[in-house]
Parts: sequence; structure tokens; C-alpha cells
Amino acid sequence: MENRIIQYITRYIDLTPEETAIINAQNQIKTFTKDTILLREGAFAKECYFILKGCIRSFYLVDGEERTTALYTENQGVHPVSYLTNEASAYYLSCLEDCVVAISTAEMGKKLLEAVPKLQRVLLQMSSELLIQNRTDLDHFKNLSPEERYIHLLETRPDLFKRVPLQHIATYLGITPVSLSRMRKRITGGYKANSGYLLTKDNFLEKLYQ
Amino acid sequence: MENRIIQYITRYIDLTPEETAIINAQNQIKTFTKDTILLREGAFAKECYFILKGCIRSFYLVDGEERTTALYTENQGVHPVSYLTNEASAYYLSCLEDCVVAISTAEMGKKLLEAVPKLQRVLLQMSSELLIQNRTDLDHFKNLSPEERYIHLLETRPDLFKRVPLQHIATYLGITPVSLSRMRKRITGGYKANSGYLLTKDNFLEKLYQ
DNA sequence: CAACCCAATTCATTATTATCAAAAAAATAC
DNA sequence: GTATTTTTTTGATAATAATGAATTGGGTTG
Repeated sequence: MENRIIQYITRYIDLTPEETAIINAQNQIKTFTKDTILLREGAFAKECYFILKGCIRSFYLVDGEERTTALYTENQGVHPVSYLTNEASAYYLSCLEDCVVAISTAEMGKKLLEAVPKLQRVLLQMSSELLIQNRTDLDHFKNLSPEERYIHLLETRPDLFKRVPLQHIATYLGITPVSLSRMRKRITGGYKANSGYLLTKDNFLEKLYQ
Repeated sequence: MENRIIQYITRYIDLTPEETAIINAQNQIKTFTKDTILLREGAFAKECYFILKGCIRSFYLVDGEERTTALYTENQGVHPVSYLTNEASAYYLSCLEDCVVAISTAEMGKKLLEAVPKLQRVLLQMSSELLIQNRTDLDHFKNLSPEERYIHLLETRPDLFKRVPLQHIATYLGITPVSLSRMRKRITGGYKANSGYLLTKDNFLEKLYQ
């Protein structure tokens, strides 16, 4: 499981066995049960995470309603804004499933960078990729209709639909659970009408893109 | 004017006179007239920019309509996704005003980093700040209503309303120019009704936050 | 100064989504 | 396996923004 981290890094640079050992020695693996809150609004994030197994959700609490803003799964890093800025967090982080994560703190990260300086290049590259992803996400969100966003999510992260409650996907898409439910009915309903076949939610996409 | 660049960098790290000289020697300053297209959809961005004077707009062309996604002004860097990924650009970059910019290419950047290695730290820091900004922007866009987004923009970047046509601000806010016009009337109209005073668009905000 | 162009506003109508409330379905606990 | 939550779906209505089309306003140009 720890090898995932090494795999992740070696997508960017090569590591000597020594460097690999240093990194693995630093790894602090922890397990959290479902519904564990990793970060609360107003709290200060002291750690960031790399998900080895499970799913972590970030959400804002607006007028008592949860608004999901990110869904992280295996092999993704979770770097709370609060962790990066040392300011109080504006949002929550919570485990949607039992999770196994590698944890890093600011001090650990600093030490690791001193021990393996070329990791700086990896960080910069990762940071750049994250930035691109975020900008693209924002552009998509602005330019696509809710339905187009739903289809896009279905295409790019179909796994989410098998593990994340629809209510969270709804707010992640920027709509209400009620609207998402209707939208799904409309879309699959339309397909049924055209084909004459009854499709479940699960095999709809396969049919659509086969 | 070039000093702006040095000022920008020294917010993050100190520079020796030699390093300052190296950086200034690299600076390539260019002027573009209003409406110059710096990057077209489908083209490959070869340069990134630091705005010394003027305003640059990025927009997508969707069904023949321009959808503004970013508005850059003085002391901001413009790093096209296409520049970072070496892929064809999905959007346009255009000068909303006559612009004076410092230009950097991938080769120039690489050379500069070799000459002044500690700039890597600046890059990482900048990258991190940009990431935070983008994530916050996306979260805001998702969680705020169009009207709240308008108010927020009025608060955070009031300068834009003095130099950017409302139609571009509208699509930047994710609404149509028609809706923005109505919204502005509604908001200022409501204030007039409450106060009994006629306020112009320019002094409305001052009154609101005095 | 008049003709023209583009931006902004306004009106009437349509399309979407949100909201409130309730029922059905699914998941979880006992 | 039944009871109890929680999630999802459905219905009726209200709120909001989009659309198509026309008008007004400001600024530019000849």
C-alpha cells in the first residue's frame, strides 16, 4: 500500500533505493473510520493526506446545509487550504468511507525536502498540475449547464457514482438533490423512450458509450 | 515600470543586486494595443505574461458567444494553461486595453531558474497561492448566488467595474448581460428606495460600506 | 452635427431550478 | 426479519435566470 506513494512520485522523477527508503521511513499511515471528521470549520489544519484507500469529502456548511466542494479518492492528495495558509478552515473534511491515508505535517514535509531536495521539483510539478485541474474545473463549472456537468462527471469519474450518496454529488455539481434526481430521471427516461429498453442506473453509461 | 517585477519577487525572497540585475536583464517588455489577441483557441501558447499596465481577458467561445473566465490587471501573472501543458489552448486571451507586459518563455524561465536557483522557492510559493485562489474562487462560484457573486466582485475588485464592459463582467459572473443589468437595477433601485437618495453606480459601493 | 456602431437597458415570455412537503425505497440497527 | 433511519424520488408551486426582440444611451467617425 505504501508503494503507491513511491509510484506517485516516480511518475515525476526517478528515486534511488536510498531516497525511496527515506521517504518510506517518513510515511505515517493512519486509518479512519467512516464519518470521521478530519477537519472542522474554524479549526486549523495541521496535516495533509494522501489517500491509500477510501474517500474523503470536503464541504461547506451554509445555512445548516452541507455543500460538497470536493471528493477525493485513492491516489489523490488532500491539501486543506487551511494547511497551506495557516488560517482557520472555511470548510469541513470528512471520511465518506473507512479510509487509509498517509499523513504529512509541515515539519515532516520540510524535513523530507531537506533529505531529498529533488522532491522540490515534484512539488512544483504537482502544484502546477493541481492548478491546471482547478482552473479547468472552474471554467467547466462556469460554462457548462448542470446537466452537462452531470454528464461530464459521469464520464470523468464514474467511480464516484458507485460510492458517494447522490445528495453529495448533487451539491458537488452545484444543484439540489431533488434536481439531480429529476435530471437523472429525465436523462435515463429519455434513453428508455428512444431505445425501448429499460436500463438501470449502473449500465446506462456503458450503453451510452459502448 | 520594470521594478514592479522585482517588487513582486521580493515579497517572497530577498535578492542581491547581482540577482536583481540578472532578472532585469532577462526582462522582455512589450506593448500591445487594445483588442490584440494574445492567444487563440487551438493555438499553442509559447509565452506567459506579467502585466505592468493594462487588462487582459481570457474567454471561451461557446456557440459563438464569448464567456469570460478571467480578468487580469496590473501586477498579475497570466500563465495560459496551454503554456503549462503544451497542449492546444481551449480559450482566447485578449487585451481589453492597451497593455504593457513583461514576457517570459519556457526557455527564458529555465535559464533564469538556473541563474537564480532560489527563484524556485518563489515559484512554488506563487503556485501555491494561485492554487488557493483558484480553489476559493471555485468554492465561491458554487456556493454563492449570482447576486452574491456580483456583490463579492464589487467588494474584492471594484476597479474592474471602471474598466471592463459589463457584458464581460456578466459572463465572468456566469450570467447573461441582460441578467446583470436587471440585477444592478434591482440592487441600486432597492437602495435608492430605502435611502431616498439617488446614487450613481460609482458611489453606491462607498455608501454601502462607509 | 449627423450617421453609425456598440453597449446597456427594458419588456414579454419561456425554460430551469429551487423550495416545501410527502411518499417510496434503501440502508442500517435491533 | 422487523423496526428505524436515511436516502431518494415524486408532486405542486414559487423563484430565478435565459431568451428573443426592441429601445435607449454613449461614444466614435466621417
